Order: sequence, then C-alpha cells, then structure tokens
Amino acid sequence: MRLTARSEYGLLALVEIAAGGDSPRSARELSERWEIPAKFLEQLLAALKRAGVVRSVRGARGGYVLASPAAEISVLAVVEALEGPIAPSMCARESALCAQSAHCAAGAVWGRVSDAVRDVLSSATLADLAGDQRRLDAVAPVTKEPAQ
Amino acid sequence: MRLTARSEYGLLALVEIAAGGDSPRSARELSERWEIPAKFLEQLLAALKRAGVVRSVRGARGGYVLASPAAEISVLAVVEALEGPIAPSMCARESALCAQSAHCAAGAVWGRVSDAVRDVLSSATLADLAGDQRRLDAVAPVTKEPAQ
DNA sequence: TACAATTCCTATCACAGTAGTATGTTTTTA
DNA sequence: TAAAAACATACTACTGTGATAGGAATTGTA
Repeated sequence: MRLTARSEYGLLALVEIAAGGDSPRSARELSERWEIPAKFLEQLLAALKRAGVVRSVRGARGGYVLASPAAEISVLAVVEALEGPIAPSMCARESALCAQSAHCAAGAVWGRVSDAVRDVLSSATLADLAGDQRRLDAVAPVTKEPAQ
Repeated sequence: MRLTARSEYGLLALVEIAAGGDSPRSARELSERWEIPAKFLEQLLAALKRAGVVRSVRGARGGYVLASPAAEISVLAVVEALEGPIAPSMCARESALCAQSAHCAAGAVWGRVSDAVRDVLSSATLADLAGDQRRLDAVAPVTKEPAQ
C-alpha cells in the first residue's frame, strides 16, 4: 500500500479542474499552476481518462473535463486510478501460510489499515475539495512570485 | 507512506516472541516458522533492537526478547522502527507551493489518511496480537506440511 | 487552408528502495 | 572446544518512481 506523487499531482490537477468551470483545462495550464512536470501530468491524466474519471477534448482549446459531477468522484477513485487498488499488499494469497489467514493474527491489522485508508479517501469528493480550494484561493491567492 | 514486507515479517516475528515465554527466540527459529528469509530477518531484528523494541542475548541459546511488556509495544512502534515515520510523504515542506498549506486543499486529505493509519496502528499492541495468535494456534496449529 | 494548440502514443532513463544473498567475526553456552 | 547464536558489512538483482524526449494525430481559429 503506497501513496506517491502520482496521487498528489493527480488530485491537485483534478481539484483545479473541478474548481474551474465547465470549459476544458489543458495539461499545460494545470502543470504550470501547481509546478507539476507537464509531460508527467499528461501521463497521469491519460490514466485518469482510462479509469473514466475525466474526459478529454482534443485539438486546440482542448483539455480535460470531469467525466461525472464533482460530487460523485471520490478521492478514492482518483487514487485507485493512479496507484492501483488500495489493499494490503502484504499477507496476500501468494504466501503459503498467510493463505489460511486463520494462522496469522497480524494479518487482521493490515486489513484494518487499508479499510481505514479507504474510509478516509472515499469520504472526500472532488466537490468538497474544490469548495475548499475556492475558499483558499479567495483568501490567499497563489501568485507566480510568492510574497516571501 | 508505504507498508512493505519489512513490517509484515517484523510483526510476525514479534508476535511470535510475545506469544512465547520469556526465553529468547533465535532469528533462525522465527524465520523457519513464518518462512522468512533468515538473513533478512536478522536485519529487521537489528533495526528493532536499534529502535529499542527488542533486546538481544548473544551466544548459544541466545536470541531476542521484547525490551518492554508486550502490552506497551504498539504496532505503530514496530512499523515506524522498520519503515520510518508514518507521515504523508507528499505535500511536504520541500514543495514551494505546499509549504504554505493554506494554498492546498488536497493536502488536508493526506494528513487525514496518515492520522487514520497511525490511529489503527497505535491501537493494537503486541499483547493483543499475541493473544489472538495463541488462540489461532490452539484451533489451527501451523504444520510444516499444510493439510492441503 | 495553414497554423498553433492540444491530446495521444511510445520509448527511454536515472535513481532509490526493496528484498535478499554472502561471508564472515564475535560472543556465549554446553 | 565446538556449536549456536548475534553482529557487521558488503553486495546484487529487481522493481517502481518520477521523470524526459520526440513525435503523430486531432481540431479550433485566423
């Protein structure tokens, strides 16, 4: 079970898309605001498209839009699209002994951990975060040259 | 934030130590029961010793014992000894924008995730797991040749 | 119709971490 | 004295992460 920069970048981009209007946002635009390597972000957006989280609009003035209402996209969906399923990578079926989890008291803890993570991630939607973000932007807008 | 085989192996070994008596258990013994590569386990036990989770007894008939009562060792302590601190690896101070977390709505989610993980891990102790394990062993003892 | 903006596709790469192996040495008990 | 054990150190194969590179296909707009 791991959370990497893929989730961080992807979520930042999606919150930005959700906080904006209905017009598509280009990868370049998004990458500039959050200082995400543009070509890397392209790959993440491709993964999010494959997972059905976003739709793309090709050509000039194109970009990405959410495939569903922001309130219906959980952070869990985003993370799983980018990192694979949130599940205990350990204590899996491969291990002869842990196959019969009746033998392994520790296994229960790993299960509880991934349940807890899924719980947190599925309880926040892009709509929630977009709202928060709009509020933050209003109070402390991001500038190209930070006030220092 | 990651959980790897280090935690899995280490916790299995410690539960075994806790479920046993007061006499030291050798790395070899532990590695055989749970099919953990012996030399790898040695390294994990060394890390656990450095972190003050176990004490070692050198020489023949030596091995490892818990450094404190099992009820006072949380799974969190074990995991952090083996994997490093459980904290959101992302949205850290390094990033110019996320330094002022006032700009980043997504960051709050990562914080909640690691809080949830820490919560689960710190709510289970080696004494709990050792109890579970003893019960499991009584019902379905681990055999070298699984019944298949 | 040309051009620029954009997604899309594929390949490559450096680096770090994981998981594990190897080869001893020191210490201690029996 | 011999065996069992921790301790120390180095090495290796492999994988995933976080990119970069170069172009091809698509599409709005001047």
